[in-house]
Amino acid sequence: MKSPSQPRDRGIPEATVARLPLYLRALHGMAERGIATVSSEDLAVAAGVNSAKLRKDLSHLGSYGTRGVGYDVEYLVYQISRELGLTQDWAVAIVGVGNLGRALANYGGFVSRGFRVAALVDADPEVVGDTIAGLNVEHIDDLEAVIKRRGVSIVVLATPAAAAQEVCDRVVAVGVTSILNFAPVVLSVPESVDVRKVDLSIELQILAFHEQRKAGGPLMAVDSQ
Amino acid sequence: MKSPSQPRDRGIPEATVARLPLYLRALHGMAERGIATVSSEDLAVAAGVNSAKLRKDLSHLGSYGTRGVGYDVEYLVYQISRELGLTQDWAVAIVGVGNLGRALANYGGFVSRGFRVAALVDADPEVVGDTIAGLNVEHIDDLEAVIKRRGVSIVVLATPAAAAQEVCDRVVAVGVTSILNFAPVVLSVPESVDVRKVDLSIELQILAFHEQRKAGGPLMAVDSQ
DNA sequence: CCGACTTTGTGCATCGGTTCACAAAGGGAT
DNA sequence: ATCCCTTTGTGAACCGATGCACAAAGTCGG
Ligand SMILES: NC(=O)c1ccc[n+]([C@@H]2O[C@H](COP(=O)([O-])OP(=O)(O)OC[C@H]3O[C@@H](n4cnc5c(N)ncnc54)[C@H](O)[C@@H]3O)[C@@H](O)[C@H]2O)c1
Ligand SMILES: NC(=O)c1ccc[n+]([C@@H]2O[C@H](COP(=O)([O-])OP(=O)(O)OC[C@H]3O[C@@H](n4cnc5c(N)ncnc54)[C@H](O)[C@@H]3O)[C@@H](O)[C@H]2O)c1
Repeated sequence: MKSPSQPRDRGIPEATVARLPLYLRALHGMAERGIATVSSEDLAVAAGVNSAKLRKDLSHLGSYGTRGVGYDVEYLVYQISRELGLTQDWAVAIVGVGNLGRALANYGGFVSRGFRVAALVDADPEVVGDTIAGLNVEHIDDLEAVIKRRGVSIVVLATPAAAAQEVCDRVVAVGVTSILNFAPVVLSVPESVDVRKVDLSIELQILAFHEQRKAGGPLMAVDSQ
Repeated sequence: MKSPSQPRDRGIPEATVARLPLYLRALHGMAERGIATVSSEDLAVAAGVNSAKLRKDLSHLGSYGTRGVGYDVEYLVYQISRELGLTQDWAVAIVGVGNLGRALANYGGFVSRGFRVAALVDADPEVVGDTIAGLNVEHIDDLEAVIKRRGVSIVVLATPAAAAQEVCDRVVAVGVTSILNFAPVVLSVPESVDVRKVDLSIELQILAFHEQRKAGGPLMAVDSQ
């Protein structure tokens, strides 16, 4: 038995990283349905991408397929999970337990992929001390202590926009380097910190742009002027 | 007075469209603070992008700046808003009024940008009939009627994954061509329909990938092998 | 009215990502 | 053991996006 190909390149393209979770989701579904082996073509359809792209993406992790056959589902799940760092558990803290923070805290979909909501933090005395999704809401004054105590490495920011930068600065100061930001502000962080943002309002605006094009289309009269 | 430059090109790059809302947000902040004029450099910093990129983006809309001075804040707000189709009101329906749907319904940030939550729809008899954020939750059986009656043109999907494709098919069948999907599934739609997806789990997985790299870093021992 | 200064708008080189298309690899049938 | 069929892995062309760097345009002080 020859040695299986090593993870070939430590530099995986960002676009590929963003798609790996998609493949993983599709593969999990297949594993559940008892599918043992899958071709790049079938997996690509399930994940909603082009099959050449899928193969190139996977080739960045190593050579895990068998020509003429396809990919072993279980094995590929493992390889992608390992690459994404999902073989370990990640402790996540949610700061800002309002409408959105609550929804996130109650969401079961995170746990299933190796993420554990380990702490909820808020500034409002009305909210602090409440139990949400089995967790005690802690006070923002204890932010640093909570993060250290619970081993939090990823922080989700769901505070109002005005508070986001300050909270961000504080978590960065205690060593957090991964932040998921829901507040509609541009966070300023050191280069070493990763911030991903989710802005629903922006998504809607992009949809509106295209919707307008479709409606107004090739030759709609202008409204004014 | 010479005629102002026309919107130069009807084909605006997708990457540019995705950034226009960012500029708009920054500009609104400036307008509120009474700033009348802004340079590409300052606006770029506020929006978190490179100033050359900003100028190129804006140049796709037309030539709205003044050399040596910058851009008129109010005027630029108007031009970007018009380009994005925010001068009109968009009626949005939220289907699936659970944890997430409720958070979205209660969120004030949409209305402020020309989006109006015009309908809430759910399948659960416990939820149907409730009033959330001043809106009556309607039954999924009436989905088509509600969409037509309220003039909904954008649908937000916040149902469980299993129900998303079916709801999607139904709204597409009544003519909706813009969908914002929160369910972790790849929706299958005709080419003419725009689907944007928000998947928090994917965002966390991307963060985890980078976090692992930082931690494991240049030379961490492998766990197995 | 002029000249120095500021800032835009864009040509161009570059880069990362996508897609095509095919040689090489492997499995299974005979 | 050989051949045929399927499917991977990837070289290379292509495409859109980025960012540099600067000429053109316009302002403002004198
Ligand atoms: N709810 C949505 O659907 C939605 C959609 C898009 C964006 N957002 C953004 O997400 C963020 C949260 O939205 P929301 O609707 O949950 O708002 P919310 O007002 O319901 O909740 C905000 C919570 O943050 C807490 N908070 C305020 N200052 C804090 C601080 N300094 N430290 C810790 N906690 C603090 C408040 O006590 C409150 O519980 C906002 O920035 C909002 O713009 C929300
Ligand atoms: N809550 C989160 O933070 C979060 C995060 C990421 C993704 N998501 C995704 O968003 C979706 C909603 O999440 P949630 O936490 O609000 O779930 P939820 O179970 O709280 O809410 C789902 C709602 O959809 C309704 N529903 C079910 N079938 C329906 C149908 N056929 N038509 C109309 N309504 C129907 C249910 O009655 C329920 O009210 C899920 O797909 C979930 O995976 C949620």
